[in-house]
Amino acid sequence: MPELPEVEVSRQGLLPHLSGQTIVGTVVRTPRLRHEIPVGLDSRLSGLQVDAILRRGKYLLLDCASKRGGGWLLIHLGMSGSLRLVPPATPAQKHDHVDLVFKNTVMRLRDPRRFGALLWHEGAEVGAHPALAALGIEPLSDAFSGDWLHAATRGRRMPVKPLLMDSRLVVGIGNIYAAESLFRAGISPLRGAGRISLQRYRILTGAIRSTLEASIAAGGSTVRDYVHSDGGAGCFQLACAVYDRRGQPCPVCMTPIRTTRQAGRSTFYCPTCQR
DNA sequence: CGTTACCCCTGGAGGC
DNA sequence: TGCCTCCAGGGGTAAC
Repeated sequence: MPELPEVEVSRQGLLPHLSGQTIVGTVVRTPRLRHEIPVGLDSRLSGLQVDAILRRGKYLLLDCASKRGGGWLLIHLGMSGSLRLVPPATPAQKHDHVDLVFKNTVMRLRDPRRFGALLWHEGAEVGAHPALAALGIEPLSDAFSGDWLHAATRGRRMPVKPLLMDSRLVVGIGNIYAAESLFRAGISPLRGAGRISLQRYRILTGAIRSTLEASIAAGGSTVRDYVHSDGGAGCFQLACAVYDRRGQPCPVCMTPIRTTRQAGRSTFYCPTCQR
């Protein structure tokens, strides 16, 4: 999936095509995603206009709230989801589960593993939706600083890497960007989060920000099946220093990249550069 | 409370 | 070629 940069790139790709457009229909071929898509979604959405597209963590938020009976469409891409814009009446392929139909284009959700979600929130207050209510800080916001993260991790014994991936603390950082950011900051993923200094957290938050921003600027990484919202492959793959590079030389010191498992996820790091 | 384990699902890679 | 096992960018819930 789609970590934060891929979702943000999808948002930026969709926005100019969908902003101000009216939904003329919805096709649900597979209602059983992570959450069952409710029957009757089509009649609820038809006639509504997409006024804006926002992002909160890894959720895309389509603002369709301006008319009576309106609300917000929340889309999560899970591990394997992608959105693309296709011409009307384009035949659906395998795993194309949902279409949002507009006059001149169709927004198509494809998700082989079906860990993604499409949720509807009636009314204007999208922040009240249960999926969003408990989410943590945005890593690209001004408030996300070394001082903030240092304070938020006092007393936490959990290793820093799985804690960075906890969306209740900070959103959008998945397995790849956690690994790459910790490498750039020279911090071991195994280190207890409560035992990292303020100085090092300042470096880490800067590394997270620059890694995410570089990936967004480059159009999102394309590690496996990420597809741009216009249907083309992402134009740039973030050159990973450690992720998925087990046994290969660290780009800085040539030490073989080591791998382990944390909280059920693969972790990659340089045992020399990261302490 | 904090933390880990498991599960949801399909497909690709690699071993035999 | 086929069959098997393992692994994958997320996240929610149950259990320790």
